[in-house]
Amino acid sequence: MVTIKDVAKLAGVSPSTVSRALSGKVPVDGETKKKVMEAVEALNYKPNVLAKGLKEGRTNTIGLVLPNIQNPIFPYVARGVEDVARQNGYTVILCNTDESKDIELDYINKLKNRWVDGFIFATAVRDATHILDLKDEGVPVVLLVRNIDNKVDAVIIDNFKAAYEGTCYLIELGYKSIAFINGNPELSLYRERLAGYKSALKENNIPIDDRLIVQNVEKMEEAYNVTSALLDGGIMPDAIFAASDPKAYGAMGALRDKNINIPNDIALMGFDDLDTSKYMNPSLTSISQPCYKMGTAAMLRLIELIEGKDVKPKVDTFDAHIVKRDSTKRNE
Amino acid sequence: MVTIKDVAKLAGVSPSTVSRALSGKVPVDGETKKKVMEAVEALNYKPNVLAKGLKEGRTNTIGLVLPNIQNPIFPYVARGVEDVARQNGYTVILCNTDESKDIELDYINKLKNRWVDGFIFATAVRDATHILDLKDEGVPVVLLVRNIDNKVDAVIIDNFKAAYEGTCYLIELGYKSIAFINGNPELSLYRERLAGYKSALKENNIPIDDRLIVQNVEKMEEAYNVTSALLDGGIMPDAIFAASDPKAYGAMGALRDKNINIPNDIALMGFDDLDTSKYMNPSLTSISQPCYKMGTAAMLRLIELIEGKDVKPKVDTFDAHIVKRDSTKRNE
DNA sequence: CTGAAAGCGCTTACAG
DNA sequence: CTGAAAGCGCTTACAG
Repeated sequence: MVTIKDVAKLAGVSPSTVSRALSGKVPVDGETKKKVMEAVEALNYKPNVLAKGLKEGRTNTIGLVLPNIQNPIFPYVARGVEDVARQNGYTVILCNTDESKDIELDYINKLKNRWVDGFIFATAVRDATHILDLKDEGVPVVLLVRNIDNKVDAVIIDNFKAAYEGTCYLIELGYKSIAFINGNPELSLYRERLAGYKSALKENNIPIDDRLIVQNVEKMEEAYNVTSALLDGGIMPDAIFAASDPKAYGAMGALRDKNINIPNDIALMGFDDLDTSKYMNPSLTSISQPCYKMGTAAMLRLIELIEGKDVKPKVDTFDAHIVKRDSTKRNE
Repeated sequence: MVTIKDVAKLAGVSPSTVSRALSGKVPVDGETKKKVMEAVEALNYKPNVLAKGLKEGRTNTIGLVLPNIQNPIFPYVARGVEDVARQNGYTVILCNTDESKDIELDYINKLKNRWVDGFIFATAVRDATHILDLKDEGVPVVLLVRNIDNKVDAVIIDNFKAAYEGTCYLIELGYKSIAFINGNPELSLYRERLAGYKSALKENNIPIDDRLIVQNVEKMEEAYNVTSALLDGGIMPDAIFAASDPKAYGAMGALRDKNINIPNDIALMGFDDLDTSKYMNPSLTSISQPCYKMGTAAMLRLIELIEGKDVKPKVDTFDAHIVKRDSTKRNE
């Protein structure tokens, strides 16, 4: 491997000078700089990032901790993070934790020591003391998609508002018996979506029927099963609001297999607006969450924190909006 | 930050001994070891990975280079890679390149120098000299999903065979005019799928109609558009074989909007068997590719290469199989 | 503007 | 089995 010493020798200067010429942080004679650059070019010298990191105490690397990249919103989030990272000379370490605090702690312990300049967490569950501890130790941390409280920087949407507006939209269309298929209530985002749904019903004087609310549904298959079970139990809502698009897809499958027409028999609305939703049959009404954008915002914020700018925590709330499609269309 | 010196001081031994006690590679007195471990515990010491890496010339980190994590097969691939990586003490750097050779080279240059012990590439296009060069320099490299030739280790499926069998299945069902929506022919996997399709037609004495073959379709929206255009052009196949599930989804949208019934008017088959395909309306017949499994295999192989075991290149070919669903069902 | 020296935190031959 | 020393490849005060 070619080192700074090799460059120095070829350029006829000291390693210190090579380092300075390359960093640009310190004045170097024009002629000297030129010789150095030529030597760098000739030898195809790339500085050893480990040595640099060891000396400087930073690595230009961040840890992106998320539950599971297979959950379809996370690729978008991850891509946003990575694009901004790359543009700013950062590198991203991908950490899937399956919501396991142990795996999360493993990663934190592994990456904390000089490995990583900061963390983005999209994993915050209720018991997030380890994340708060990390922040207290002075490690730059940004939360993404999932919030804890307002003591840590976060990039999120207003889940309450989005679900509230979604529910109001269904009510405006004339749907009155609206089922709600929710995710894990340990996650504040799902608690908030449920609260938004309930609030919209209340405001429109529609009684809340607990039999219409199913919690803790994560995978498509579970959504398929709970939807089937709901209908088998003799409960026939006129609309279903699924708290994520994959849950809506599962519900769609169940309705398909029971020959229940969407939207004529039961309308369906999702949450996420995944790419596929537009091409479903019927096309799925959903609430669009700017995942990619949020990923970029989180990374930009993390860079600010790493650079010590504006360290007072702030929560950046993005807008979600309803994308109206055929799965909620009212027959005229 | 607590260093090996702090531990040494507390345990009353030299840093060398702490290092030895921790590595386990060298005999250390039982009593001494115990003292060291207690000090490590008490101080919550974690070795600095940069210093270790600088000294040892390895980092237990690998680069996973893929076109775009938003392409739905890659989250599964990435998860497979990461799971095996974590189980073996490795860490994964995520690199999205959008098929750009420049970005790929950027990443290679950045990660090559001591940063990373090896690479997994799922990006190989025709002009992959930079990957071959990397391998020639002695850097451990495994190709995933996309192959170049047999000079580099690879984990793939037999795309020719899979597409051949898929096409035969459609022919057996009685479909005779089968359109083929293909991806970028720069990628060998798409060339092979097309060849498999053609070969099946030939063997069954069905003439190849170039008007039924659309190349270079990547996104769902493009698939939607080319399918619409095909039908608008007055061409009415009785089946469509899409070379990936997202392309099938786009086609499904187009058929939906033209009120063409699947499978009665036109049957549809995809390739990938994404989670969502089962829940489409109608459920989508597809060819299942074991993406997660392939990711794990690639990482296991890369670890072998890093450890210098069995360095003779080998190509590991996984089985793909048809998942039969309603989108190709023949009316009885 | 430039060089020699120290040091980042480890590991590992070298002695003993 | 254990310690002192050297060195991995950089950067940056310290002198000049």
